[in-house]
Amino acid sequence: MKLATWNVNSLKVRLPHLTDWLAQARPDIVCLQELKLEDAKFPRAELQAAGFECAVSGQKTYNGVAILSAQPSTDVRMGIPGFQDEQRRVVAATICGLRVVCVYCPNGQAVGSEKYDYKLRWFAALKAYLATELERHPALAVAGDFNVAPEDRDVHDPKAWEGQVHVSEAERAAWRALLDLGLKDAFRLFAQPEKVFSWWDYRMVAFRRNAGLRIDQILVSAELARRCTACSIDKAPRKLERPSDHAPVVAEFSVD
DNA sequence: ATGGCTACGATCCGTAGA
Repeated sequence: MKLATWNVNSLKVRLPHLTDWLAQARPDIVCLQELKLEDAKFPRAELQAAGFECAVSGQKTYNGVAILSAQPSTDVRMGIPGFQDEQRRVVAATICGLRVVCVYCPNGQAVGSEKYDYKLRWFAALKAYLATELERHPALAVAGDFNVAPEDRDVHDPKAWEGQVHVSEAERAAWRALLDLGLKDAFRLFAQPEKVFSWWDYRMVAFRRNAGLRIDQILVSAELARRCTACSIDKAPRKLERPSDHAPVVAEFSVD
């Protein structure tokens, strides 16, 4: 069973990349972020033709998340219960006994800004939500764009980034607080090469220089960690014409 | 020393992303 997450940065623009990638990578479940389109404009027919059903929480221009699944999904829930938010950043669904929470965590803009405070409040609310989800669902995956590079090895130039948004201590603590629930970063369950990232700035030929951050992750419960057999980042779509600035992260699980 | 791309929506620039 293959689970992926990909911030597509506009589903309208990236739909051809997505459908090509689905055909090549053949994932069973895909969490998407930054759809940047409302539900009415979601390309349901095209994705259905590609073999996927879709749980969608869309928004015009900004945010927007979806879970694509080859098998039917149940218990679809949008947002974080009890956390009032206009921004469509969370959708959850159960597929083949696996509870999947797709997240597009706030960017935070700059340390100390209003958006940064929102980011930290949002993470606290997410943690409380995931605690309740874990009680109900031992097989839980939280996949998405967390907008946090958890450690210095997840940053191409830690000195240049020191104290900046995405790597600040408060953000990293908020991210680690999710692990305190018993979740594991699937990528770090395995030996990995150095300097593997999931996002590269469009500017400054950052991708060619591999000047990136690893801010997209798949967090898994203890039960799923036991079943996890691989986790990697697929750079191929980032090399295409008009790419998303993020690459897909893929985790594989044995079915037992 | 500061912007460097890209996407979007409303215009032909501003906002946001990270």
